[in-house]
Amino acid sequence: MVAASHALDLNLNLFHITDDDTPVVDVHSSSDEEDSECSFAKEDNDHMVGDLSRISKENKKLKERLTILWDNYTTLQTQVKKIMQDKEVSESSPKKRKFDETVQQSLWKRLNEEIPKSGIQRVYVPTDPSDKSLIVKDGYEWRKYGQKVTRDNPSPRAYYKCSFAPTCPVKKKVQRSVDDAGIVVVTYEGEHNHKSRKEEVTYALANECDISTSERRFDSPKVMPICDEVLVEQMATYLIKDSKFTEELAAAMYSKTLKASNFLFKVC
DNA sequence: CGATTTTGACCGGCGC
DNA sequence: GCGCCGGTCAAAATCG
Repeated sequence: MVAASHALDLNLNLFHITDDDTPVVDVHSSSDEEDSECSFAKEDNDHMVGDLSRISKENKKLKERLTILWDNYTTLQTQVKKIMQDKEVSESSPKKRKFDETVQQSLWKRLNEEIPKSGIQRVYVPTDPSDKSLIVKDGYEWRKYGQKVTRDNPSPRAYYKCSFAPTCPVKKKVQRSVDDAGIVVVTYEGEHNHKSRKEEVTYALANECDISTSERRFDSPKVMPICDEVLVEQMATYLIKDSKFTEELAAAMYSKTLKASNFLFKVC
């Protein structure tokens, strides 16, 4: 989540912004002769300060929304774990099991599904239905070793091995959902005995940068479970697809960059 | 030229 | 034993 919150951080550090979100801009004091010439620049600077302040507030709001989203996710995950435990207990009662399966079916369709003991994890990833490539980015490197059309599904199933194989025993199967062409079902088998590239990058960044503990949402940045990585990818995909979000993001970045370049030009 | 993907052949489990 | 089916292999093709 550290990476995600950083990705949304619109603060490009073009100016130093204080804790109370008041931008500190080093404006040179001007003489009387320069007043008429610089009145326009000064007015422009005032505008810029206002805009920066507004952008900082928007940035803060986005961070808050992301935090709320993450909290909701963790709560939901806890509830799902509890449901799984209840389900295991209820397996002694066939009637109750039938009921639970019906109730949970829709929930499990859209959530990561882990089959205990077997080390098999199923992940549903929303993708563009027109995109025929069965490529799912999950932070690991995969080597495709086969593709098959199965009986129950007209779309082909792709077979991948972790590139660390034979050191790493993990395999994955990728196939478009038979119910929803916009969903790709990824089935992981086994556990990685190494870090993903993302984990390595996060680990390296955590060692290099002095990230404050208040900003760090995890106890340790070294370990991010695969389902969390996929969730972050999904959240990013969801936000990118939100035209309002991307428009606002682009506008904010454009405005900020333009103002900064104007300011630097005038100062120089 | 090495790494990766494609694709038909092959293998083993399972049901009849 | 036979056929079906999912999974894997490996040679050829493709890519960077």
